[in-house]
Amino acid sequence: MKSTDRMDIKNERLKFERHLKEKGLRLTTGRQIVFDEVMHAHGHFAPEELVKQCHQNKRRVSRATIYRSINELLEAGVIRKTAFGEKHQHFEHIYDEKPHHHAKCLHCGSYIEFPDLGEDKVYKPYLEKEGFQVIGHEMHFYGICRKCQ
Amino acid sequence: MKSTDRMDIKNERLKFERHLKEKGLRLTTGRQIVFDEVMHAHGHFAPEELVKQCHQNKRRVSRATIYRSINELLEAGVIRKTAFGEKHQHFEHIYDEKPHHHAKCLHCGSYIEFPDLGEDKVYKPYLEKEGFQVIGHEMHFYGICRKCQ
DNA sequence: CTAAAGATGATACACTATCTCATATGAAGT
DNA sequence: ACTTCATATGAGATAGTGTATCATCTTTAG
Ligand SMILES: [Zn+2]
Ligand SMILES: [Zn+2]
Ligand SMILES: [Zn+2]
Ligand SMILES: [Zn+2]
Repeated sequence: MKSTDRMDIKNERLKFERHLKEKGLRLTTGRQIVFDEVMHAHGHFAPEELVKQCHQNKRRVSRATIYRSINELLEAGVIRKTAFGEKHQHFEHIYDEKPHHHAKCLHCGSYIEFPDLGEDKVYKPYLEKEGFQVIGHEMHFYGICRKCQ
Repeated sequence: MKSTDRMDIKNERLKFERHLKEKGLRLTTGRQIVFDEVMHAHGHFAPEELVKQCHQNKRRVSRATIYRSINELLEAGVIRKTAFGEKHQHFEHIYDEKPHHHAKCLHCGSYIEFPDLGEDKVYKPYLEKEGFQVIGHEMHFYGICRKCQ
């Protein structure tokens, strides 16, 4: 882990604490565990994957708390939700990520990421003319990955 | 309904029949009902909505058959799946639609559609350089709609 | 120390989608 | 028309994800 990562995580932690304070919530052991496990998740994760990860790492925290904390992290802007067209939600932490999108292999289910090239610039004026106030966007490509050709 | 719509639907029907034939499946009453209801669904629909719609219209077809037929329609290219970041799947028929994307209001949950401006042209070369063969893409904006401002 | 607010975990619940399997249906051959 | 057999269907079971409930525990404030 690079030292910049440690700084980034610290920064995310502050964001989380600020959010909790604003809502009058406490930074409890359970929430710390979830924060920690989320920060160390590799790439995207589904809530149930995080439940397993916590269990494997012998972190004593319940499923309910994990789900609840994930939602707090989302509200705090520490993670973001990504819709992959599947039946469950996906999240990823934001701290060491550049704005990017995802391309999914329809064969093996893997993802590759690629940078955001700012296409929202083109669409924003159109949507705003329609009276729609844009907060964000995501783009999903799908196809066949290199390995599966 | 415009006459062009009728032609479009007929065309979709042929596509469906061709697909079934290729898979050695029959165009049964159940599949006809689902095809029909899907064609007359207004905009996007979730499978469970279609189940309700069929029930309201007194079409005697089971939930299982509806789900199964939806998947056949998907494979036949008559409908497409769209991930709206929700917990269930969404579909929409293709026949009278121009390529478009969706913007979701985070407040009331409604959608507006807007035309595809061809941003995939910019991304395809990048992804193909990575060895990823692009089949398609979708883009989701989210924000606040005119009514909810 | 006490009271109030908040947090947790176990469990129940709701919902979506799929699977199973017994029965029904349709196409083809005799 | 009768038989055969692959396919289709419906009812209900099952699996998976996420939320709601509520009794119990913990923290904070006074
Ligand atoms: Zn692949
Ligand atoms: Zn990503
Ligand atoms: Zn709205
Ligand atoms: Zn649409």
